[in-house]
Amino acid sequence: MNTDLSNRQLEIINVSLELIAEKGIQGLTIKNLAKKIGFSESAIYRHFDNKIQILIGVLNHFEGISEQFFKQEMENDADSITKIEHLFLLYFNTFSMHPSIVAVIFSEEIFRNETVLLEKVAEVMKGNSSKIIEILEKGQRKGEVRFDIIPSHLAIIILGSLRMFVSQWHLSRYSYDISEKGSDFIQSIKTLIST
Amino acid sequence: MNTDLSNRQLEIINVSLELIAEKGIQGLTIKNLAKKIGFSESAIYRHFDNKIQILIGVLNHFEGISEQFFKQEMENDADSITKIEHLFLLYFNTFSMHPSIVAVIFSEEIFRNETVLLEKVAEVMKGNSSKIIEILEKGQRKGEVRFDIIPSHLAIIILGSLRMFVSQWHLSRYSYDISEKGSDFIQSIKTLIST
DNA sequence: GCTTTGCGTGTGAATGGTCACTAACATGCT
DNA sequence: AGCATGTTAGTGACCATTCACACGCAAAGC
Repeated sequence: MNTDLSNRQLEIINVSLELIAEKGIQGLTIKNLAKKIGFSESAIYRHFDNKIQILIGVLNHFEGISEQFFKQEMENDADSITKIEHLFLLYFNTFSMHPSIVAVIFSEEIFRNETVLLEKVAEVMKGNSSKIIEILEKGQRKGEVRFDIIPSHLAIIILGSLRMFVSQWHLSRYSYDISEKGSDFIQSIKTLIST
Repeated sequence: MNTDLSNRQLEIINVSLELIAEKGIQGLTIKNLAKKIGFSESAIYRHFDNKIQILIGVLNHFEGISEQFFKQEMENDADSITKIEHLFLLYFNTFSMHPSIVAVIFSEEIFRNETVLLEKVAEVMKGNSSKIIEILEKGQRKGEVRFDIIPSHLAIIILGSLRMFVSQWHLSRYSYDISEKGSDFIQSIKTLIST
């Protein structure tokens, strides 16, 4: 796909992330971008064909974080339950440090008429989902994860719970520390999926 | 709150729902609204102060559906697990018949800088959540719902799973019948929360 | 009973704002 | 000489909202 980004491209993506964190997806405009970089607006177009390509860059960035996590996590020999716990911890940390990611990954509605972006989001979600399923299947084989619910359903439940937890945090206007309150919640999830 | 809407106001809200269903929240513009009703744009402003009031109307509409459901469901004497099942069924039906609702209720990100709307969404979510908690608590007392996870966590898990399930359906571009595929999923949720 | 007044509801045209994007031109490095 | 990268000044599209004006109906005044 689109590998090797130039420094300028990376800068644009980083500033995009900052902008989204500050003002939400709607705040990501070429004008704001240019202002924040200290650029003219037209200069952006020397580095990206259009705004959609920038958003794809942002999504690739998030995809990268996920992939790196799963790669690292699949290799170690922690049990499945612990891996899922790590996943929650990673997301809580990532989200509280880069709230922009929440905005991008959870806003299918905004991308509604941008097929390319919708597909990219779907792809990222599917990637995450299949990795989780893999972890769960292995966990079932080792007798750590309950057998009576198929992994694909468990994955929906896990991802959905995670997202809802973050959503509530968002709706509360970030009024509490998500990592702290999250650790209780993780215990419940563990109880739920364990044998 | 804002009770008694005029016929015209109701018409505007209904057409808004249709528009959102067709083109997403972004498709809900005064221009489209006026065109679809057969109105001039300025006529809209005879019935609503501004666009935000229309969206609040839409959210109230959804709130009404939920309230009505819970009212009816709390009164009958089905067990808690069945009530939760009914909730899923209701949502699957509502969503497949009025996809607009999904768009509105799940798009906190779009309302990001509209405090009033964010609060309204938060309110609706909180209402649903507390009703579910109520059902679960009763279920625990009657020994139908597992005791080892607190109801507030179970509610997050239930609402989150529901939402994620719908999200995936959305991302798949409504490529399957959500009610049909949903009934399997409901079984898993029941297994998960039962004693 | 007729006129007048005013209100509810509609209209077309315009306003000022934002948006993504482009064209023509400039500069400096290789 | 040519390419990468920047600039200024637009373009046209769309947006929510407002303004001055028009029509018809219903109550109030005579």
